[in-house]
Amino acid sequence: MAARPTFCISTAIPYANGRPHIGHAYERIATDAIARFQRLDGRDVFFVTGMDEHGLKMQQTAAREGITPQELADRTAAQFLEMGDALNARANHVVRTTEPRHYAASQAIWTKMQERDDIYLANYSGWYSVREEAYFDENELTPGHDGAKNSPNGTPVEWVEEESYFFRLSAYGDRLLAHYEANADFIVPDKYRNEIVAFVKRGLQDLSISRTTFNWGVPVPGDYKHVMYVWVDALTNYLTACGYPDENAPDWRYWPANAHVIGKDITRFHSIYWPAFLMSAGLELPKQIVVHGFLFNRGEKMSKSVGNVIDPFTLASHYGVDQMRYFFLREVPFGQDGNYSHEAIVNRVNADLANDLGNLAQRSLSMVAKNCEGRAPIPGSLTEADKAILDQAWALADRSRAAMKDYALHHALGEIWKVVADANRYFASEEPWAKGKSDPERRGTILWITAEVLRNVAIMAQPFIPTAAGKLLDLVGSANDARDFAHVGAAHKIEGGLMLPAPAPIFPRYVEAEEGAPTGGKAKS
RNA sequence: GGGCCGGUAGCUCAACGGUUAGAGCCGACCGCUCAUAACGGUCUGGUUGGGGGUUCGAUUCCCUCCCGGCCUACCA
Repeated sequence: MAARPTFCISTAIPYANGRPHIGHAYERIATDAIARFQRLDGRDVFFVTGMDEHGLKMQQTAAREGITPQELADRTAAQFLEMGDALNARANHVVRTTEPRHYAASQAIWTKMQERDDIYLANYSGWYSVREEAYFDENELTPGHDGAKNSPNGTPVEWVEEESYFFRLSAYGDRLLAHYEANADFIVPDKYRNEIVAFVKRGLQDLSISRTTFNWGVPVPGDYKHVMYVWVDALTNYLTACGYPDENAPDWRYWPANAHVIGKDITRFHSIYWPAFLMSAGLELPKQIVVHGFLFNRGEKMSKSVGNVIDPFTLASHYGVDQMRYFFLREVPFGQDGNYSHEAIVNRVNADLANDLGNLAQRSLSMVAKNCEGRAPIPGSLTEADKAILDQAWALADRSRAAMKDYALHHALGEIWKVVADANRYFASEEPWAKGKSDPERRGTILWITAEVLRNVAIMAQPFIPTAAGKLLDLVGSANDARDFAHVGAAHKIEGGLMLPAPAPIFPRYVEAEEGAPTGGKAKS
C-alpha cells in the first residue's frame, strides 16, 4: 500500500476544570476544518485533541464539589467528547493527561531532558499571592498596609520558598532564535512570531517545572514528592498521542506534528517552551504553531459577570452545526479576533448558505427534475460564459489550497463563495427558465453547467460544512468515492444522463422566532 | 509600566508610498418569476481614531496622544 503523506494536527488541550465554551468550540471547528481539508486533499491525517487534567485547580474544584479530581476530569472529558460530536468535529485521537500512557510519555521526556543535564533542583522562591495563585516580581509589587506588599492587582503577597526542579530554558534562547530565523513560518500569523522573537531576545529565565505543594500530577521520575508542573505534562500530550516513548508505535510516524492549533494566549508555551523541551529531548520539532484569535460576543469578552457566556451546544442546536461552523470560519479572519452576534450569524447564514448556495441548488436542480426527467442533461456546445464559470469552478482546488497553505480559512471560503456568486449571475443572465420551448438543448447545457459548478463547490465546501456539502453532493449524483479534491475538475465532470435524486433544500432559511437569540441579541417578533 | 497587535462605509473586511480608498452584508429603488419572499441590476453610504511631521504624493513611513485586545511565566 502506497504511503500517503501524513499530516498531524492538534488542538490545545482544554483544562478540565470547566465546561466547554465558545473558544474551545471555535478552535475545534477550525482544526477540524483543516484536518478535513488535508484528508480530502489526499493526506493521511491524524487529528489529536486531549484534556489537561492535572494541577491544583483541579484538586480545588473537585474538593469544592465533593468529588475526586478524577471524577471531575471524567465528567469534563465526557463533555468535550460530546462537544466534538455536536460540532461534527470529532478528533481521531484523544489524550487525557491522567492516562497511564501519558505518565509514561511525560516521564520519558523528563528523563531525556535530565540526561541532557537540562534539569536541576533548586529553590523556587518569590512573592506569592495566595488569592491570585501567582508569583510576582519584586519590582511589580505595590505597598500595602503596615509595610506589607501587594500584587499589582492589590492582593497581599508573601515570600514563599519551595524546592523545585528547573529546566534550563535560558540555554535555549539562541537556538530558538535560529529556529525562528530558519523557519519563517514556524509561528503563524507573523504578528505572533514578532511577539515571540522579541520576548526571546530579551532573554529567557529557567523554568520551574515541578511542585511539591500538591500531588495531583505526574510524579517526577526518581523523586516522587514532586509532581510535574503544567507545561511538561500538558505539552507532552502531543507526543503521547503519537505513541511516545515507543518510537516503534504505529502512530509514531505522525510525529513531528504539522500544526499545533492554539489560542493566542498560549503562544509562548508552544513556541518557546515546547520547542526547547523537544530540542533537549532530541526530538523533532512541530512544523508550525498556528495561532488563532479570540471570539467576542458583541465586542465584549465573554464573562460570567457580563452574562454573555454562550454554550456552544446551544449555538449548534439553535443555528445548525454547519451554519455555526460556516459563520465562525467565514466571518472571522483566521488568526484575528472576531465578533459574533445573533444578527451577524443570521445575516451570514441566510445570505451565503440559504440564499446564495442553497437556493441556487434548489432552483437549478428542481428544473432538472421537472424538465429533464431527473437526469443530468447532456451539455451541447459551450459558450464563452459557460467556459468561464466552469473554469472558475474547476480551479477551486488550487485556489483553496493556496489560501489554506497560510491557514486563511476565511479566504478559502471566500474563493468558494465567489464562484457561487458568479454562478448565480450566470444562471440569472442565461435564463434557463425562458428556454424551455425555444431551445431545450441550450437549457440543458445551462443546467448541466450549473450542476457541475455545484459539484465542485460542494467538494471544496466539505471541510467547512461537511453535512450540507455531503447532501449537495448526493443531489448532483456524486459517488461516495468521488468526493475528494482529486475529483475537482473537468476529468470527473458530471456524466450527461446520470440519474439524480429528487432535489431537497440543503439549508433552511433562519426565520426569527419569538424566543430567538441565544447570543443575547433581541429577537424580532 | 514593558512587549506585540489592531482602529478604514451602519456591520465584517480589502487596498507594492501613486488615477476618483474598494468588496460583501445591511438599506433604498428597478427588473425577473426557474427558485428557500430567494436571484440579477442600479444607487446611497468615508474628515481612513485625533494631532503633528517626512514626501511631488500618505490608509500606507516617522513622532505623539486616545481607544480596544493578548502577553508580562497556569483559562480557547
